[in-house]
Amino acid sequence: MSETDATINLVAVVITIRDRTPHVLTVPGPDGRPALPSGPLQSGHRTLQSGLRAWVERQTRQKLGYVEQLYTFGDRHVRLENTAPDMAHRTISIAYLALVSGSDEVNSAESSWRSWYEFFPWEDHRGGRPKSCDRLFEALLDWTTDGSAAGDPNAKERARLTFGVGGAEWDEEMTLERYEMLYEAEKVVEASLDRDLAPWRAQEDLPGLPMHADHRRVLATAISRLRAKIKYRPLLFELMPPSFTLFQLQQTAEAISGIALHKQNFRRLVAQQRLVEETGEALSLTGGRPAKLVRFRKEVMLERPAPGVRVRATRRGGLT
Amino acid sequence: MSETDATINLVAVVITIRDRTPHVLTVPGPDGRPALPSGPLQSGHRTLQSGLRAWVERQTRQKLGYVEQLYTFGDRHVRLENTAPDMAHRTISIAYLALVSGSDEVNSAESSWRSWYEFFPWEDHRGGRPKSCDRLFEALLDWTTDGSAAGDPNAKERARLTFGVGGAEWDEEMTLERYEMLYEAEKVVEASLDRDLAPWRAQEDLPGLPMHADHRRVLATAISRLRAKIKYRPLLFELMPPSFTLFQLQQTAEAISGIALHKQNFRRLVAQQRLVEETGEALSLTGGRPAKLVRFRKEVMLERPAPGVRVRATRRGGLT
DNA sequence: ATCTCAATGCTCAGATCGAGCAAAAGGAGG
DNA sequence: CCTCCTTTTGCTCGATCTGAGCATTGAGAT
Repeated sequence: MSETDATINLVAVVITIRDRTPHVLTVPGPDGRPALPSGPLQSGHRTLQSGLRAWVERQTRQKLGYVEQLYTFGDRHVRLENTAPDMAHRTISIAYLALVSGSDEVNSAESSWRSWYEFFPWEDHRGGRPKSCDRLFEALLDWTTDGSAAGDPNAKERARLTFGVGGAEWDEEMTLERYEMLYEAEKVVEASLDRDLAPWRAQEDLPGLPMHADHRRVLATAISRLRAKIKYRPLLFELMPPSFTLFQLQQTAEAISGIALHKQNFRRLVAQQRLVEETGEALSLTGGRPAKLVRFRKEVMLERPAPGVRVRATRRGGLT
Repeated sequence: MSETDATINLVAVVITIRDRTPHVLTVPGPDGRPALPSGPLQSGHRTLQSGLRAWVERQTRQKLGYVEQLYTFGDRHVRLENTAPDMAHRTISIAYLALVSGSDEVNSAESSWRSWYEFFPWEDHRGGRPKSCDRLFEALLDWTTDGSAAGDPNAKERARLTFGVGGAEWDEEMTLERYEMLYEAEKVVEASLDRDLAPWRAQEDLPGLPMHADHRRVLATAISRLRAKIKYRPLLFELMPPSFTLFQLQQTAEAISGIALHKQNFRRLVAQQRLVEETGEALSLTGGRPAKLVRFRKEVMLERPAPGVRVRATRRGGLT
């Protein structure tokens, strides 16, 4: 029972928008599963953030723009049971969220951008609630009666609330809670892996690609944070090119939130918050009336304490 | 430039309510300034949280209830400039926020509860904007013209926004931003200490007690988080006894937020959110009509996705 | 019985929000 | 040049929420 030093592992969730879909930067993990860029803190790193930037650039050649700290994970999930506790070497992972807009460039063999909905198909409700979401919820209900949660009388209620079933509304911000509940119920591949130490069985018909170690949990943390934060901070603009149309902005908001938005209300929102200003140019790509190009009004940061896009899902699937 | 291990320091911001004022648990720091309970992660600690709980209990005999992670601080602020960078030993501090309700018990010579407004007098706006707030803002304005921020044309605007002066509204959640701006402007004692390595000069007529190392920044982080989070999570009840009156709940909300609330609207809020239920008893202490006792309705956690007390300041000082 | 004080109940106007109708402005096809 | 199609943009309406203040209730004190 003595003081021990630990290795600091810096982990990056780097997000960009491609094809109206959020993508996360991944590298090949040691076991074949995709991993997040990461590396240990080194003595040459001036700060935690600069260490993170160095690792991401080295592993993916991607330069980072906006960066914020997400969460620090202990090594609770690393199983070293046959090691004497005093001998166990500790690793602490500090996870960061980064946003980049000009991602279209490189995509080496080493690293690749992947839609975050590959890992969380049940989180994409833009075209209505996906089937995988209902299937997962059903599996979860079985677990609340037969599984390890059979003793908990509230388990069923909690599942309904987190998945927005039966009266409860879908809350897009609860990505992390949903993942953790699925993990507990062993409805994600990583859970059985961590328990059994068994080799990765890709089948299981469980939806969503697994990731290396606890990286899918880290990604879920990032999604939750991002979905919550765009509502009161102008983070969306970190993902946009210098000038864009309001509809492109809306599509970015929808991509991140995973829900469909009401077009007219969306523009009313950004208009009355004065988040953008017109560039004077217009863009006619879509075969309809040309859209005015706008850019982010940086001055809002000096005017409103909490500028953001307070998205709310449309009742109907956002068809109009 | 090689991988280096680091010492993990666990820091606790433990909050309770006493005398309608938030108090933070402190221990004497090495330099006489109050410090937050803290200690290094040890090999016997199963998780980060359990390590934290162990240290707080050992140093203050206070058992912790609700605990959540706040932020992880690098050692950027530790000055080791005459040390070769490769030799510098790193310390990473992981800060936690903890809430306790039954604090009235122990208060050894070692540790003591202190009002958090001793450290942040300018943050208490319950009785109107305090003079120290205006004084600080004036000092900040000087800095934006004469000081190191003279080059930044937005510095004045940012100061106005963060301190709620001139059109801008006071945003009680911006405690951390305010502290960081004051630190940058060297309007808090710690800033000059960190720069000059000079002994602590208690005078300076700068408002607010300094704390050990960067602990006042950590406390500011906790206040910001808490003030934001009570609006969408039922954290207030972690600070309340099992049964209480609505007015006591309001006073707790006011103590945390540092703003006065409109009484009737406050009860409408908690009523229509169904956050509490009546116990059947009543309490007549105040010389007026006896107040009904209520308790937290734990079931709300299973009904609403984000139950909380969305406080907003009254225009007038909350006199009625 | 009356007074005082705090708890509780209620109303009202303004702001915000979800939803949908309708006009405007280009391109494509005749 | 006119018409149709498509998407942008403007606007309205009702429901809900919010800030603020007035009024009533219920207990102890005078």
